[in-house]
Amino acid sequence: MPELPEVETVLRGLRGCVVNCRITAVEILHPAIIAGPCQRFREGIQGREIAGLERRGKALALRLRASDGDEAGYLLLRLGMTGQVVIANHDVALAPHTHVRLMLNGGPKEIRYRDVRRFGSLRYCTRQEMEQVFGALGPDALEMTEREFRGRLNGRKGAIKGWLLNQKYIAGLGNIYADEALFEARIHPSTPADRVSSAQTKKLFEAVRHVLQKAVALQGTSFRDYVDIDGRPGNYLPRLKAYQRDGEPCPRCGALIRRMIIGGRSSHFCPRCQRRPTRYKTLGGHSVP
DNA sequence: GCAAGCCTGACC
DNA sequence: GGTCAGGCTTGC
Repeated sequence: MPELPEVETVLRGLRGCVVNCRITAVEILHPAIIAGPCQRFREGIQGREIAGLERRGKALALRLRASDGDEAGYLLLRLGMTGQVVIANHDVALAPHTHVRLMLNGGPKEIRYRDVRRFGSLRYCTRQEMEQVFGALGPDALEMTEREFRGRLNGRKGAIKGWLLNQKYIAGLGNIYADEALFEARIHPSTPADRVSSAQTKKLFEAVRHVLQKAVALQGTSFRDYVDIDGRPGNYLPRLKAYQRDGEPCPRCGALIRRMIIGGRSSHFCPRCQRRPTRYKTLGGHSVP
């Protein structure tokens, strides 16, 4: 599942091989993957050069430039659940579920977008539209300060797990790294956000950074589908301590990792290391010890 | 039937 | 405004 570390790995791969390339042909094999009219997409990106790459959370944007050097909007990529961006030679057979091909500099090199589940999308955006999309997201999880983290957590009543997954508060975490960060910080995923103590908040902030930085260094986690632009899987999978390890012993204390649905998402945690706070049940709005 | 990210809409 | 449920998709 592409979360921040996987998207960052894709960005770094693209930065090394598509910057200053011109998109000379656009082939859309599955129009439903394009957000908005296909014609606008085509006209927006065809003939443009890729001037640079930007990322906020899981959103990836290719900055475009016209032949005269003027800015020419963005190609916005969201990988959804199973989206893959790979560099391939034009004559190499298409992998199944390849939806878009962008030929570079007349070929043979091209960017291919593949997506089995088709939860992802490609979109042409003006700079204003792109800023709107990025602006709707919270700060990038690796850019945000502890002060911002605390400020955005403050007063939230829902489960901390749901808060971590909500991209408008903090951008970049998905189910894998949310569970891993909560495990590292020893916080039960169903703890109401406003019951996370100040000390725990600090631990959680540091755990989010630590887990994401480590995962970026290892080129992400390949649970099912994720691969980088050269088709290689990430190396973080063996480092997962809680995600999808229900029934296995906790690497810290040996208790069996449990799985439960919280906020509609499966959550994996150690019932011994990650205790629920005992005093948050409310009756008639009053705290009951 | 389940998993995921993200969008929409219902509800208070 | 927040919070939650539903729907999209398809290989396992």
